[in-house]
Amino acid sequence: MPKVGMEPIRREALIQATIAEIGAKGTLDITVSAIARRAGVSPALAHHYFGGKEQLFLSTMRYILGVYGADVRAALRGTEAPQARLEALVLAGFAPEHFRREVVSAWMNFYALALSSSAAARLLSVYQRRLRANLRHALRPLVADPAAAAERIAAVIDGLYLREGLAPRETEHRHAADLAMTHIQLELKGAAQ
Amino acid sequence: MPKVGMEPIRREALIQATIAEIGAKGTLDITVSAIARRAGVSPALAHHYFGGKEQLFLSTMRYILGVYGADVRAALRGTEAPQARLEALVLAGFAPEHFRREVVSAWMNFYALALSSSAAARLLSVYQRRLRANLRHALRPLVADPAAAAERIAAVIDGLYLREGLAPRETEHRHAADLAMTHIQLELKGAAQ
DNA sequence: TTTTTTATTGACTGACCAGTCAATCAATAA
DNA sequence: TTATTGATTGACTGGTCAGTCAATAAAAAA
Repeated sequence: MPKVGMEPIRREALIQATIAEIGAKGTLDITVSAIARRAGVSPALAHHYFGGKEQLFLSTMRYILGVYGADVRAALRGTEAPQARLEALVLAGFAPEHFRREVVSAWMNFYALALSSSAAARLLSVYQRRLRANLRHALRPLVADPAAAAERIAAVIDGLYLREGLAPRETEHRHAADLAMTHIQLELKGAAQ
Repeated sequence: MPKVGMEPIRREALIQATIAEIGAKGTLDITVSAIARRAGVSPALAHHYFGGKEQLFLSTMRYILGVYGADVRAALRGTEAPQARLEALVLAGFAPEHFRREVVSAWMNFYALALSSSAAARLLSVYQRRLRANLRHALRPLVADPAAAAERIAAVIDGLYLREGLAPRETEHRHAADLAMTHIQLELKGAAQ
C-alpha cells in the first residue's frame, strides 16, 4: 500500500533497525537484508533510500551523535553556574540510555569504523570537539588551565564509558558518574584559579 | 619445501599478517585469504593451524595483549618507588609502538569484538584487571582511596589512548602521557594519605 | 480520465568467502 | 628401504551478500 510521505518514516525505521541489528550482532558485520527485514521492508528499499550500506551506517552514526548532542543541550539549558554545567555534562554522558546494549555496540563499532572511514572519523571528531569546548567553557572561571583540565575530564568520561560499556551488564552505572564527578572535584581543588 | 618444525614460525607469521591486515583495512572484516597471502602461505594452512577465523583473531588479540603486558613488566622491573611505578605504568601504556596504526586498529576492533565474543571479552577484562591491580598497588601508600584513584587513572589512560589513537596521525603522543601524569599529580595532591 | 510521481519489491547477478578434503611432498624413524 | 608423520596446497562446495533493474501499484497532479 504505497503512500506518499513515507520517506522520513522509512528512513527512521531503517536507522532504528540498524541500531537494533548492531546491538543484536555486536558488529558492523550485519547484512542489509537483516536490517530491512527488521524494519519490515525489502532490502532493495534500504538501498533506494540510503544508496548503500556505508551511507546507512553513517546516517545511523549521525543519528546517535544527534541524540547525544540533544541530551547534552537539554541538560545545559537553564543551567548557569559553571559547576552545575560540569555536572550536567557528566550526567548527560552517563545517562542510562547511553548504556543500552545496542547503543554501546554502535559506539564501539563507530570507534573502529573511524579508522577506516574518514567520514566516520569526521563525525566522531565533531562530537569530541564539542564536548571539549563545552568543558573548557565551564572550566574557564574555575581553573588555571581550562584546556588541559578539559582534556583530562573528557578522557575520564570516554575511558569510564569504555569500561562501563564493556563491563558485563548488571553493573551499576552511577559508579562511572560518581568517579567522574570526584575527578572534577580534584581538578577544581588542585588548580583553583 | 615442507620442513619439520614450521608450526611456530607459521603461527607467528599468520598473527603478524593478521595485525597488518587489520591495520590496512581498519576492520575485522578481512579475509583469511588476504591474511594467508600476506603471510606467504595458502588459506588452507591458516585453517590448518588455527582452526578458523575467530580463533585466529583471538590468538592475535592474545599476542597484542601479551606484548603490552611484557612492556609493562619490563617497565616495572627494578622500579621500587610507588611514584616511579605509576609513571612507568603510564609511560609503558603510551609508548610509541602502541600507537602504530595497525596496533590501534587492533585495539579498537577488539573493543568492539568484546561485545559479541565472550572469549574476547574475557581477554580484555584480564588486561583491564591487571592494569587496575598494578595501579592500586602503587597507589596504596600514597592516597586514601587507592581503589577509586586507580579506577580514575585507568579511565584517563584508556580515554587518552582512545583519543590519541583515533586522532589524525602527525599528533604528538607525548601529550597523552603528560596529561596522564598531571592527572596523577592531582590525585596525589588532592588525596594524600 | 490520463499522466506523473512516489513507494516498493521480486528476481537476479556477479562476486566473494570460510571451511573441507584428498592428495602431494619432504624429512625422519624404523 | 619402507613406513610414518608433518607441512602444504589446489580444487571445490555450499552459502552469502551488496547492489541493480525493470515492473507494479497507489496516490496526486493535470
